[in-house]
Amino acid sequence: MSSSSAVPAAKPPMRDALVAAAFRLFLERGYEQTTVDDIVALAGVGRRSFFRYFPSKEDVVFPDHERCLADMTAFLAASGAEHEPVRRVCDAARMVLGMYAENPTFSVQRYRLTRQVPGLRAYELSVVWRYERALAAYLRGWFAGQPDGTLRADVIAAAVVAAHNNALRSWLRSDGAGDAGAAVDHALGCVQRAFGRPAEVAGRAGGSGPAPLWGAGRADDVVVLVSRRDAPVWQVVREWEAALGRG
Amino acid sequence: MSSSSAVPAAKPPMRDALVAAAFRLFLERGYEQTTVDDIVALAGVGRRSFFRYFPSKEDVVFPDHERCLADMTAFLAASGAEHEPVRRVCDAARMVLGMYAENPTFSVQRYRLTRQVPGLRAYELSVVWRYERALAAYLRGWFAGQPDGTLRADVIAAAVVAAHNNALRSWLRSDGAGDAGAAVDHALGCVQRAFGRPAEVAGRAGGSGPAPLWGAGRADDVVVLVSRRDAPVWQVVREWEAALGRG
DNA sequence: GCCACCCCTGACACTCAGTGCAGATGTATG
DNA sequence: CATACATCTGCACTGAGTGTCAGGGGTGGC
Repeated sequence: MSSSSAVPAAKPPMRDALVAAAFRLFLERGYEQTTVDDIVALAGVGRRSFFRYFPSKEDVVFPDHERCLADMTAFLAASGAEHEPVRRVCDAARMVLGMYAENPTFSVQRYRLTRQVPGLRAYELSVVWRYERALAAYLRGWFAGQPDGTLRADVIAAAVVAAHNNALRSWLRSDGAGDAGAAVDHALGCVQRAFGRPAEVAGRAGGSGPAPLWGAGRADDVVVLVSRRDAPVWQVVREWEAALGRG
Repeated sequence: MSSSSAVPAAKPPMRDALVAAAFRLFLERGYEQTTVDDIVALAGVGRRSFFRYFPSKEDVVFPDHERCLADMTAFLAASGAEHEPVRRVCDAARMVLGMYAENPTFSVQRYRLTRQVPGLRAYELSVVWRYERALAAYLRGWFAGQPDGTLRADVIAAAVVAAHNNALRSWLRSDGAGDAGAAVDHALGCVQRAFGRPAEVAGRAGGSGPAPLWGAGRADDVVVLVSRRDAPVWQVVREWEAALGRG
């Protein structure tokens, strides 16, 4: 089972040779100054073969994002009802980080390229967008039915992606020094606290309250009580006790 | 002062003619089936003139985003210290919506195009990304110095854009029926409540609380109380009264 | 009225990304 | 050895985008 079988993930060496040749040229003379002909000449293959493995010149810069996206989608699809959804999408984001952290030097080189080539930046945006849509689709399924469910799903997905990217980029900017995982954990932790499990809200004392607060979160043994400022104290106490289940 | 002066915004009619010709062809035979030569032939101008007014074929689909982005940036730059930052970026997002709402039919047509043409979707993403970066840059300046300031800025900017897009897209999907402004107001209101002014948190009764919650918000006459589950009622009441300023 | 000047426009030629097609090569199976 | 199949290569073609230059229609000075 060395290289045969029907496994579609069996990497042909040509693909890797093209990636290597491409990056070598991109780094020494820039992305836009390198033509596809240059790449295939260095790799010693025909021009047509390049487009067999990469649908466009940009794709060679992100050789394994397609697989990573598929992995993430599978991860979300395999989620059961026992998983807390916000935590789950944060874990999915951590998976993506793992792909970057696998080979830091490659990720840093690519980061520098995408920073200075507008076309690559646009391409990366479309990749990130697909990740974000996958997260949002998962959350939409979870929040389906509840008011503003799709809105909430979209916002949380965007926040998770933004937090992930914030930590990832600062790690990449530091040339891959430090612990990327810890940075992303911290960033995602903030988002999780902000959006995590729909508040164990104690209810709203004093009549009709404001629109529901997404952010009113619960962190283990902490209870959040939302109330109108002019509510009488006895009503607040009653709501408080009700929230604890002793009412 | 009909058409002379040094005003750079004096629109040449040729630009509008190109947009009109382009959309006419895009709608009747599709974006990818229309070449730039087709457009200039219909508009009766030379091919080179197209690229004088639009740097790429995609740009003709978003003829006024550049101006809108400049307007939004100016709006943020003109913000003083008296503006609450999250509200300010939400208002900036409302400005963008205004541009879409100006001519609904055009916006709906463009939406249908971008939905089904991957290249246009990617282009729109890069446009949206620039809006998001402008919002984030403004917030970063505001949160500069405080812990996780850039993270918070990035997350809020992403959330605002996601909420805006959620409402905008559902409006566009309904062919421009209904009140777009109200929908965006509602969506942005949710984000504002979630991230707005750092909670008038009543304090944390019963010892050290959880990590700070971004989301613990305040909405006018509403007070949020965070407390440990095992705090005695008398302590909760004391914190509550202290928060109201009567303690 | 005439000329110099300048900006806008159009036409041609060119590079390069991406695609379709036909043929060459290599390999496993009968 | 012959056949079927997959992979690779070369070639020709479309279309986007750019550099360059010549012509044309205004404007200001003489």
